[in-house]
Amino acid sequence: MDRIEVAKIGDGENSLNKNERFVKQITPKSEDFSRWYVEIIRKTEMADYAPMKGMMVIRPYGYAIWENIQQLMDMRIKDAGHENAYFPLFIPESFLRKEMEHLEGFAPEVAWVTHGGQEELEERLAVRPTSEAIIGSMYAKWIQSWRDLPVLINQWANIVRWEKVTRPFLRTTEFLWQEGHTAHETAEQAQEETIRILYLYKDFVEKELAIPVIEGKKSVREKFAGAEETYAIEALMSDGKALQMGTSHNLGQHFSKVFNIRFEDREQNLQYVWQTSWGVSTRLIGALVMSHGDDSGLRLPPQVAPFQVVVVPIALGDWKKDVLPWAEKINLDLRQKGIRVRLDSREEYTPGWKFSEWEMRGVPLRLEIGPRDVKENRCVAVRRDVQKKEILNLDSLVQLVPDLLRDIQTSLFHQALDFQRRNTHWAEDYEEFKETIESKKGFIKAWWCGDTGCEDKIKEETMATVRVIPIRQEEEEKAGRCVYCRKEGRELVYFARAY
RNA sequence: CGGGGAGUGGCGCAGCCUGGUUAGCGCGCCUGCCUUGGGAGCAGGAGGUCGUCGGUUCAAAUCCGAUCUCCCCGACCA
Repeated sequence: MDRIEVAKIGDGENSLNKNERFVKQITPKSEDFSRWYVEIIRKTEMADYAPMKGMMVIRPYGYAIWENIQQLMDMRIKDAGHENAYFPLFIPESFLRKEMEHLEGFAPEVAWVTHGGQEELEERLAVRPTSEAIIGSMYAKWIQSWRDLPVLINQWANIVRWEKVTRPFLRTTEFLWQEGHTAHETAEQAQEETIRILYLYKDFVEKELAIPVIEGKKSVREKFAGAEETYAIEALMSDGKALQMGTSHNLGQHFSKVFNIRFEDREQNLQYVWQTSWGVSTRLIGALVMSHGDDSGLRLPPQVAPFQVVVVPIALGDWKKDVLPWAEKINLDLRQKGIRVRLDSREEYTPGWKFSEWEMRGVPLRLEIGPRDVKENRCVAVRRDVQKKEILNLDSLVQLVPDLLRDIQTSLFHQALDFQRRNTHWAEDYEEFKETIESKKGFIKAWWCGDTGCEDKIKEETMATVRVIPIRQEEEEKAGRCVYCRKEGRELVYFARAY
């Protein structure tokens, strides 16, 4: 027998400790969601507040998650044909001014550099709130011919936006992200790229972060300043609010016209390039917390967890001789298999303490090994996603663990998907809409005439906004009437209150 | 940026209203012993100019003013 399920922790007949919460230092989610969120971030040592308003320090445990996200995302971006580069942090004010909608969109949140040393600058420099302008100015130099296209460049960088209200990872004054900037020969190619990246993001977030998303177009109100069209992926957090997880913009020729990015096409006509830009940020880490976390803390998807497995030797009797070597062997064997594993043989903490600590930190799988296990050539495995204990045979451990990790990854996704489905509601009319947003929260699918006036009214009265207009409209549903004004509904959209 | 709440050893808090011994408590931390299968026990110990700046007073954690930061609820945003 390779695997035997022995008990589910926390409830049921076989429960080791009925109804007991092992991690007791976190405010329950149901009691105060914001507090729960911040406590998890601080107590797991993902991040800490810096002494300046709205800024945080990403600590090693949080940064390790970001590095995993980066690595997996970078691979996908490169596989899709892009290259990495790096552009300056400072952008001359005149560059931002070239695209007025862009400037106006970002003006309230730009940090300005006015002095170099003691001297006042001739022209203020913006600390990049995004890099379309500086990159556009360079593309103008680099692109002359259709043979230079497409240009497919990505940059990993920090961004500064002087936000008024901040929250760790979700919205901080400075944050880390990836921004892709591409230039194409035709409008069609730019649109294709926009959509390709949208689905790249969707696939990444669903497969690696185990968070289901709805993909679609943004309304005019929610569109990126300076874009022709903005597309986004939106996920539902476990408090019923939506979070934008990534955006992909079709910039059309807005920036190429102001930065004069021209090329001679195949018919020898001088043309402006068609551009896109797209990004995901450290906000994804906040989404991990809010999607998967529970009252015991984090539950990290194995794909991005700093440690996928933690091995806890049980120190009984002459454990350094009888137990530790086995724990070390498990550690090594798993490591050789490419699994991120942490052996916790610290003597100053009891096993119970370690169990709680690693649960709070969201390690997907814990392996416990004590003298009794060694005698029977086995260990105890505890899954973080379902809090179930199983007994695993040591000989087959190295084969079993990757399977277990895969199970945990998909189980987290399905739990989140199930939550999303249970919290997506239809609203036929505005009364139902208001009732649902108050009592049930979550996504509300409803018909919308496409008019910004209706969108504004709904937002004003319910705090809900158009999150996305799904790309694939559900054909079987023939057009209904706008949930607000009752005019012919053009589009079926997802509304929600959002972060 | 509006409305509300809060800053006291690393963390969570009490003390403040009604100014006055050496500023307490729980957790954590250090040392030792003993322990370790779900956050052990005992003994000893370290650590605080009470967010910051200024004012009132013989005397300020406590009263007054300013300022910074955090949290919650709204308007703006990845």
